[in-house]
Amino acid sequence: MITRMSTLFLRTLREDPADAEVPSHKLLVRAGYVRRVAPGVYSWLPLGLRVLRKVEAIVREEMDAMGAQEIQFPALLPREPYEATNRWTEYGPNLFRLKDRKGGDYLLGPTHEELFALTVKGEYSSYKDYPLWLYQIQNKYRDEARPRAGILRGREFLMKDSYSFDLTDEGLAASYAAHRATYVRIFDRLNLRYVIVKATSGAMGGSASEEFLAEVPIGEDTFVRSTGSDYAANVEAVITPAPPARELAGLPEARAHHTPGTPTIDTLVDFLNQADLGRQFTAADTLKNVLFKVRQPGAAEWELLAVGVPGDREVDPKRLEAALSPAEFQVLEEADFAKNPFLVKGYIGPRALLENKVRYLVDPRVVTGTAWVTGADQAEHHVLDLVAGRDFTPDGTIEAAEVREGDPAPDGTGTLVAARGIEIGHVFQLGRKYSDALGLDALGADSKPITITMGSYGIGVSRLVAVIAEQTFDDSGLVWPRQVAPADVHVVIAGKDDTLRAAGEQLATDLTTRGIDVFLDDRPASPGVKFKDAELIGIPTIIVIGRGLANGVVEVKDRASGNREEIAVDAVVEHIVALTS
RNA sequence: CGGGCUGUGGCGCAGCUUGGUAGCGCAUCCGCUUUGGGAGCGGAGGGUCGCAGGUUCAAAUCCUGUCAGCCCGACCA
Repeated sequence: MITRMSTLFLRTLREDPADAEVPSHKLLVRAGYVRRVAPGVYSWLPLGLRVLRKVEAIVREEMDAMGAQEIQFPALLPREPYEATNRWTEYGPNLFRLKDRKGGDYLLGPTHEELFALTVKGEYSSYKDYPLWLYQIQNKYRDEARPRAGILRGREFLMKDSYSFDLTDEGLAASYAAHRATYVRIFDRLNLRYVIVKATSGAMGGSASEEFLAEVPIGEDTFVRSTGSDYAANVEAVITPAPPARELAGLPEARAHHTPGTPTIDTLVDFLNQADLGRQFTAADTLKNVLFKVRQPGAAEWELLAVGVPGDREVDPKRLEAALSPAEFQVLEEADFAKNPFLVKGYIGPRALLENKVRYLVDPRVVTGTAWVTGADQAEHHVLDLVAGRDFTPDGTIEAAEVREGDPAPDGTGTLVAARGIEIGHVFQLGRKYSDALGLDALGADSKPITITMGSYGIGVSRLVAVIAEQTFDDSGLVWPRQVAPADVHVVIAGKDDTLRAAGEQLATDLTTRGIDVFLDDRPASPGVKFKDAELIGIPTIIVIGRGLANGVVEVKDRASGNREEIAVDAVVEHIVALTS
């Protein structure tokens, strides 16, 4: 097919739009791929739509290849199914809600677990029907508090969501593995740089879950990776390597010290180092005990929880939340301290915690045989050489301390460095949350009902377009990988000469008959304008028909590398066919 | 939800301090020239200056209110 720029619905912009911040947003708008209609809502113009459709096609091919079946639900949904799973309220303000003329409640679907489950329930009732994989590629709606970055985070976006339905946990695990493998194939076909990290389950409920994060500097998720291996994980999922336990024999006795004016770790370390104790201390030698109160879901009462972390680290609220989930937590208020006089603020130690039956969890670095400086449960006093496993035994460990660059990697291969990414896919073992709520079960061979266990798997299709742009653009514009580019080659007629034009038309025709998708710049504009536009638009191969034609050659330029070579006119078609196949 | 910034032709901006005929660049249209890196000259069309109220002889400009957008943070597959 030949796409003529003289008639293409396209207007490129010389300047960046004022409201764009990230590269993909600026370039997709400048190059005429998308236009903003409302905050977080974008139109796809012809060029953008082609890229979107190609990404979509790759996703669809791989989903079909794994044996999933495509269906499509409405985006406009009634309230009832979401009421049954409690998500009408649980989903919160991010749900787009609307009313019909009769006052009936509707919503624009943010995800479709309920509809998939109900539809399967309506059709299937025997164990013989399972397992089953269904998917759709469809617009989703979320009323984001703050849409940003163009199509990277919109309120309307195209998503592939699939769902697996299995009779057994083993079946679910297999479905999950199949989806994960398909996702790897899809993202590899798109040439993306990405990592797979363990994820926390969030609002969806469920257990095993991994996120596919594309590495981009403007990503909104921080993760860590090892300098020595493929290890990568969300900060919430980092497991702290515990040092080996040490022999208790021969360790010095614990001693309480008067440490006036030392309510903080800094003041304590300064004091100790000036106290002539025969050794130097750092914040990492101290054990900081931070108090929280925790409430289990459905419970009315808050319970005290003490978290012990090395004094050089803060408690990371997100890690703590992930570790305690689904329970919720709060930091202790003054009133709580007042109610528990054994908690001496600034000087809390393990002894008082354990004596008063306060649940006490420590950082995994606090292993048997490690000696700590910590609170003596008495104002202005600390204990030195309080040894874990000898002088106190915590109730367990907890992953709550902050993770820092330079920490050893959990797999022992190197140290951790921080990186930023954006979620492009999520695979998720939902379990029976939705099937329980909606009554999705199958009759087993023994005539007893089996509750179906589900998995859900998402890919942000429209987001992928922006992510690919983020990973490939350069100073001149977009640089599409061939498999998603709006065309295979961009033929620039660099001049107004009739012979140039005729040669361009002929070449475009010849390429088309060989199955090459051609973009032909047949506008009467000056060569400079055409070169700039070609680079901005980012089709992977640019053919310039210009002054070389008199010598029987045209220029073939690789958009990504900038390399250009002169090719004889009568050899160009074969050259391009070889390039694109 | 907290903080900051901004609303002026399709896009990017100036003008506002100190009230007095609404301007520039890009884009668009016409004519001529030009054609290997976002061309030149001449001409043209297009804006109730976010909205509402107020002050004033007179408001893009000053005052009050309001709405919207963007950025940072919180939140969020």
